[in-house]
Amino acid sequence: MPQHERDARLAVSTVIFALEPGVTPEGAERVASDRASLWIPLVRRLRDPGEGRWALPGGWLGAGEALEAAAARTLEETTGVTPRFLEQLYTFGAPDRSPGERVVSVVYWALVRPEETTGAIDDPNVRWFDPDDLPDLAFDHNAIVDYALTRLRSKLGYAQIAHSFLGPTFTIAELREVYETVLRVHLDPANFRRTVEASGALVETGEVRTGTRHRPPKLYRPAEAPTGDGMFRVPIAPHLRKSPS
Amino acid sequence: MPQHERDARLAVSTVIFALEPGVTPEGAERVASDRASLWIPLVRRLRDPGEGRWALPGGWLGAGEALEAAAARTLEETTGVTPRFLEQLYTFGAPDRSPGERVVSVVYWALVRPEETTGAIDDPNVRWFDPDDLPDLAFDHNAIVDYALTRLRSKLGYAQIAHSFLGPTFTIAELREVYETVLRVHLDPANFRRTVEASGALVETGEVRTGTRHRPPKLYRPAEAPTGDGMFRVPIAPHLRKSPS
DNA sequence: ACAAAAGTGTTTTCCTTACACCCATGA
DNA sequence: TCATGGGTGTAAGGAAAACACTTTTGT
Repeated sequence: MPQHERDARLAVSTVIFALEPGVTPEGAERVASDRASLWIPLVRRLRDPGEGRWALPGGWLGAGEALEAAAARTLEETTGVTPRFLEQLYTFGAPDRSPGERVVSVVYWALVRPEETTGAIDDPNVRWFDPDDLPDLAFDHNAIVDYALTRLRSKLGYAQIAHSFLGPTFTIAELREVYETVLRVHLDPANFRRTVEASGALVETGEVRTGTRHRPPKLYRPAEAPTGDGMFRVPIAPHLRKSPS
Repeated sequence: MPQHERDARLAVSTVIFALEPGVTPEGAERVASDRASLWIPLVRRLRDPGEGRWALPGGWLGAGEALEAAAARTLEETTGVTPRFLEQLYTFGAPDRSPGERVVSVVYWALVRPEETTGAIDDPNVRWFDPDDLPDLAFDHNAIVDYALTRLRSKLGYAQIAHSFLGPTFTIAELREVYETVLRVHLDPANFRRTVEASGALVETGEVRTGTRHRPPKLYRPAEAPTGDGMFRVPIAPHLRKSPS
């Protein structure tokens, strides 16, 4: 039986996903495009292991602090982001994942909408990256982002989380754009509308969005999730059962 | 910003699921039935917090020990069980979940077949329970088992894990019994066969099981999982998309 | 021969998909 | 009035469910 004097130190990190609607965030690595795209903010490490490398925002677990609270706190401190969706992703604890001291990281993932990211955006030590095209990150953070991305794309198919990328009300076309951007697929607008309407995930607000140069689309808001909190499979958009190309 | 001198101690626990084919295990709480049923082994706490209560098998994380290795080790030490399926479930870290010292538990879940449980079965401090009918367990372990049970029932629907309850080769009826027992549903044998055959999850061995008092059924073995390791949704048994009654 | 479960065939029903078409607004 | 995306209608294709039926063994 192995000894267990001083097991490991507990850290909390978060993978933040944001959707920029056709604009490239400030300080980004890629050139701008007119299509919406997924971005994640990373922070530059200023200290000891992996100094100068980009890493997930995070920090040490405070004494008496809940795990999710620690994720929310370190998130706010390092990036200024306040997520509307924050969920535990996985706990990474390979013995050699951090040089020197042993660190076990409870990793969370978050979905935010662009308005929530107005905080430390112009901090030179915070930069937004395309999650499908990352540099070499500190520790095992490349693998963590890959895993989070897989989970995001998978969970989008059976849980009502897409609206976390959007404001309190949104059009069905905006919701569809979330799916199309994250999953990198094209969805039939007519069928998407019917599927999502039939799912009961949306409620009509009775208002419409004006200012477009075409017919004003209806505005919806997410329905309160009655049964379970994302643990049962409730197909939302069957379209994406096709493997992401 | 909260302080973080001595954050928390790291423990690893495991929820073990076993399927008893129509027999009640030794030292069980319920009376025997002729139907197969789900069982989980719990250990009696001999020390300080929650002494005398039943709890999940587990222990402290060893220095330099991988998380999954710690789960496998503590499992073997406390119950003698060697699982063929072992996967991280969730990390529980509410500040008050353990009286006295703060403990963060990385919880794993395991699927075993009955033959693998021959170990410490007759230890009076190890007892098998019906996961749907548990006594008051130590710490937050009731909630943990509930969560694991939900995950088991959910994951059975989209990942090839059911065969972990069975031996290296098995009949389609045996596989169906796994689904029926865990999900508490009845499945049409004809349709189940076709669905599972079409999924590519099974490979014919060419042999049959003899000794039954009817037509000898073909034996199958699980196909090697080529794409992904359970992270993408691959519908195996559409039947169970119905909510478990 | 009979019981019992394995395994196959076939019809019905429902959901997904594809795509034609109409609607409402700004320019 | 035209371009554009919002929104509706509908028929074709395919998969799941229900269930009748045939096969193969042990007793």
